[in-house]
Amino acid sequence: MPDVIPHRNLPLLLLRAREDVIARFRPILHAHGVTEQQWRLLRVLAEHAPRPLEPRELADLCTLLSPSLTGVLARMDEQGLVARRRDERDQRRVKVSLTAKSRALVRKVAPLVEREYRALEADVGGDLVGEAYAVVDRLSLALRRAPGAADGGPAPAA
Amino acid sequence: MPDVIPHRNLPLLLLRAREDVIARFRPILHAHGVTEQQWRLLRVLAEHAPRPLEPRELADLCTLLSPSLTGVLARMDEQGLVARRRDERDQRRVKVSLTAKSRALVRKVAPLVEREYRALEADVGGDLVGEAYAVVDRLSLALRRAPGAADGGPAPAA
DNA sequence: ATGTAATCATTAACATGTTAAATATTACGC
DNA sequence: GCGTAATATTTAACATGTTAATGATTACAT
Repeated sequence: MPDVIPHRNLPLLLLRAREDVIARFRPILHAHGVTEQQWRLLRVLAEHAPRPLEPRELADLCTLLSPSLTGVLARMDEQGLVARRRDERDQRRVKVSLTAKSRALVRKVAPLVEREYRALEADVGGDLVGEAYAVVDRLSLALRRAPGAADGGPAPAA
Repeated sequence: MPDVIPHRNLPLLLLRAREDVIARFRPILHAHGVTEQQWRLLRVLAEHAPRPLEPRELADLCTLLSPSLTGVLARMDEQGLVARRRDERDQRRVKVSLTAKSRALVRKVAPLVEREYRALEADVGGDLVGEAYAVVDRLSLALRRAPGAADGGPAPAA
């Protein structure tokens, strides 16, 4: 039964584009023993350093659900890639920060990622990349303001 | 250490946009007991019916790795949502097709998805959605033709 | 001060993502 | 025809995604 659904599958197309992009960076991360999610965290932590971030903030900034984050941070903690300590004033909260080891890792990997990124731009054209930024920004913004949308987090309506 | 990475995180932005879009459809699928991946498969199978598809084709069309597909299909098979049978001529291959049950499910859910899709377009503007299609299409196409890219599948270079 | 609601992080249970290796079957060259 | 490479799928092991529920802590109204 063809034609049951007239429109194209937008989530799938976004997923595919993301997969095509990340595929170029995966070998770099893999070669240095970090997963894609771990690199997302390292990158965000580095951008905000020296201020430590809380799991809540990390989840928002990395589009990563809290339960996933718990596991990722635990594994990174074991590997000495992050330091976790509870907030003094509010014992519910946790402060996550980079370590000497992960700072060194970021300094080593970041240039390689940056180089690949420039290669990507050269291959597909900087204009297209710029348009991609603009479109996804507008799309996310519009959806988060839309009536049918949930509050703010990745948590679905119900 | 800010400014370690000059460019924005494109994979993350695509992931976020996808999450914002899928969030509007998740409640519909969830209410009918199907996961997002299951719906992707049902939709693709319905679009190609009555021709059965092989796992390989499904993986490509749904941007879903073979090992994941094996599990998803097994669970759907148990629920009577797909039928699997081995190809006569080539015993390596498998043919996957919809069942009466899943055809009925698609007929019930598709209109709801379609309705939500139109609501989404109304909220964010049809133009923006059209631009999103165009950009991700061009991006995926360019990346798959690029020198640094792998063959065709989601499998990374190495 | 106390009880209750709100907040943050985690745990639990299950589904999927990811890589490497195994399995079974077919295609091909000699 | 036989051995070997190629193909299609699955299994295995581990990491993450997803939803609901739990545990611990703080905020707030009374």
